[in-house]
Amino acid sequence: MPTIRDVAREAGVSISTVSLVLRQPHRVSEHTRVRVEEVIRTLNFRPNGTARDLRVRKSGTVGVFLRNLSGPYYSELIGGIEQVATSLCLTPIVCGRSVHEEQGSLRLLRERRIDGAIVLDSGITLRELAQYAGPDLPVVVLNRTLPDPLASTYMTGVKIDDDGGGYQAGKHFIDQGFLHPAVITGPVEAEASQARQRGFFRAYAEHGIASTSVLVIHGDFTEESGAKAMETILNLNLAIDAVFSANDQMALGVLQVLDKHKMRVEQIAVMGFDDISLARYVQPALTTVHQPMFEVGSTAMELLGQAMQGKERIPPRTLATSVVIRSSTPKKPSSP
Amino acid sequence: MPTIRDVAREAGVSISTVSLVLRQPHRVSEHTRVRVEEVIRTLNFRPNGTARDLRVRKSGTVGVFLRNLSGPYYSELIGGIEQVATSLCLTPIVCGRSVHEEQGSLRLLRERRIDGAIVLDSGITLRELAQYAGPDLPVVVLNRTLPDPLASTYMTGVKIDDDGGGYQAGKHFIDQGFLHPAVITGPVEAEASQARQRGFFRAYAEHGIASTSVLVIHGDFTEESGAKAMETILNLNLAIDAVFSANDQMALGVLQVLDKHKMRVEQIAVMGFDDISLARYVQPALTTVHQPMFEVGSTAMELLGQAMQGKERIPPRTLATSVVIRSSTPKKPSSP
DNA sequence: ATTCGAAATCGAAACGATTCGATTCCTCAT
DNA sequence: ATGAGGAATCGAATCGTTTCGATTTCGAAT
Repeated sequence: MPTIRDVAREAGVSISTVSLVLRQPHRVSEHTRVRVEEVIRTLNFRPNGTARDLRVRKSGTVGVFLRNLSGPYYSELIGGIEQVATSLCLTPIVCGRSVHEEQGSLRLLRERRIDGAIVLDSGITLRELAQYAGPDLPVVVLNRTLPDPLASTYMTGVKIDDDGGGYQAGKHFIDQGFLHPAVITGPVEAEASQARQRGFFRAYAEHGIASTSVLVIHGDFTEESGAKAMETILNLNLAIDAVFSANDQMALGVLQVLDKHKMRVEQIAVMGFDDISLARYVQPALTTVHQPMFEVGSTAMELLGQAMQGKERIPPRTLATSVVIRSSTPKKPSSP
Repeated sequence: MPTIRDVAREAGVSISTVSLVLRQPHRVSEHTRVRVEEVIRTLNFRPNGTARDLRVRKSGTVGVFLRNLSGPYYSELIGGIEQVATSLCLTPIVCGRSVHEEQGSLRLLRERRIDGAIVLDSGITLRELAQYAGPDLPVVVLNRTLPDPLASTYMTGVKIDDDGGGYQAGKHFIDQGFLHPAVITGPVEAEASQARQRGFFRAYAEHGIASTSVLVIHGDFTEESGAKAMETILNLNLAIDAVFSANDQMALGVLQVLDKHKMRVEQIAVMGFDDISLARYVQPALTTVHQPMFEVGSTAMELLGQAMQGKERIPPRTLATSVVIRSSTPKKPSSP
């Protein structure tokens, strides 16, 4: 593979001239420029990006770290990131999380092969991120609450308003006339689902219904766990008229169990959270709380861009959710 | 940000010793090793990956180039790639395609910031790829037919057997008793859908039914185009009993139109191609030809790994598909 | 003590670009 | 012809590692 040196020799000019042709063509005379360009073409020379990165101390690349690439709404998120990144002349690269911590993709972050990072992976501790973040490598954390001391100079966050979303869900239930809900929440350690649940209860509290009278079951965000939770609920034989699930996948499990027991959403309504693409397609279509993932992505990239320009202590952002009403929460005939 | 030089000075050893501590700890005495490690920790020194890449002439990174990250089956593909990559101590990074050709993610490929590439994007010409591929940067192309001269020394491919899949689809239709099919195919320039259609017709030809008697309509792979094609077909008022769509998304459009016209798959059966995750969820669940995307990914990564070890002229692979029978192709009551 | 060999450490040369400041080359006005 | 001044080109330092070969150190064997 030819180097800039080969080009220089072949064209009978110095290395610096070749570099100038590449980066600041106006600074070199027409004559030598075409000559050098010709040699570049015949040798099929392409500058070595790594060498350039080393010299100029940046790569024009930002890393997007996801827990796994298979998440249902990542494509939207990435779309938002890409749109802004393009306008900033930055190339986003997406990394999943490989098992080996040492040899994993975090290497790119640790060894500063990238100029910035957007992290959506609850498996990476904020402490670790804070260690990697710096003036030349700011980090934006997604969907997590940054404790104030850790909202460090070079780190900020974007998240959706989980509590508000839960509140909207509760409101919607109440509007539709469901006064005896049950809740399927996520694992205890998942702060997002806790917040969703909290907001949900707040809506009911405002309506004079205490959270103590509402059944809560923990799932683990999977479809199966949602189904299992629903079976449990049905077995208890309580007089409930609706189920709020802390995410859509569990809600899908709920719908399946309902179907299996020949029950309809007119008896027990179902609502999810996230608005994954499937939600629109299942039968009955799932009412859910929409997460504006595209906007999360674009906002994150905007903040990252600012940080890369040198801005420090950027305050975290919280984005509003909205309820998407479909057919799984039909209005209850008003009681007489 | 401290460099290896700072560490050396602080620890009172030479640069080379620090490097040894990092890369070949056994080569340095216990005493200085702990000393150096201590300094590394207190300074929070992390070696600069870019410098290392430049020196050792590789990055331990392979690029995965996708048309857009939102494709329905990419997560499986990437899963397969990641699994093998991990076992090879390689980090896959996923790149979408940004609009600016020059400043886009292909930069990583062109400027050799990666050690290998897997490309699934029909928008990149084979000619261009062939230009970038080389002994230090082999390329595996997905889902494309490599013309023999271009199946270059450093380039190979993995694809699924589109023709075979089409044939399986045709076979299945015939088995179920559908002797009057219509076909919705992709754009003329999409070789994959052409092959699918060809295989489909081959099955019917073997059964004595000529392709000339079968209606073919072109779509553009989108749901809407599938719906539109189906409307057209219905308007023609032909005596058809099944529709084969060259991909699942168009088939979903077909199902919607069927539903809209209060028609059932018992009247006109529907079959897709790809087995996107939605296929299982729609009502009625879509019979389709399954693409083993995980296997495509793992195979691609295996071939890439071999190429990176120096193996040349690796023959392309073709992977078999299989029919997933769901409810959109119910068996026809046998005619008397 | 001396010597030998292995172990530990070090110096310096890469890797392939960019860029600053210096030098050379022109052109034109005097 | 000469000098000034700008344009074009060049040399050399630098980015932060790795690694080869050379040198030093050290303990054990003589």
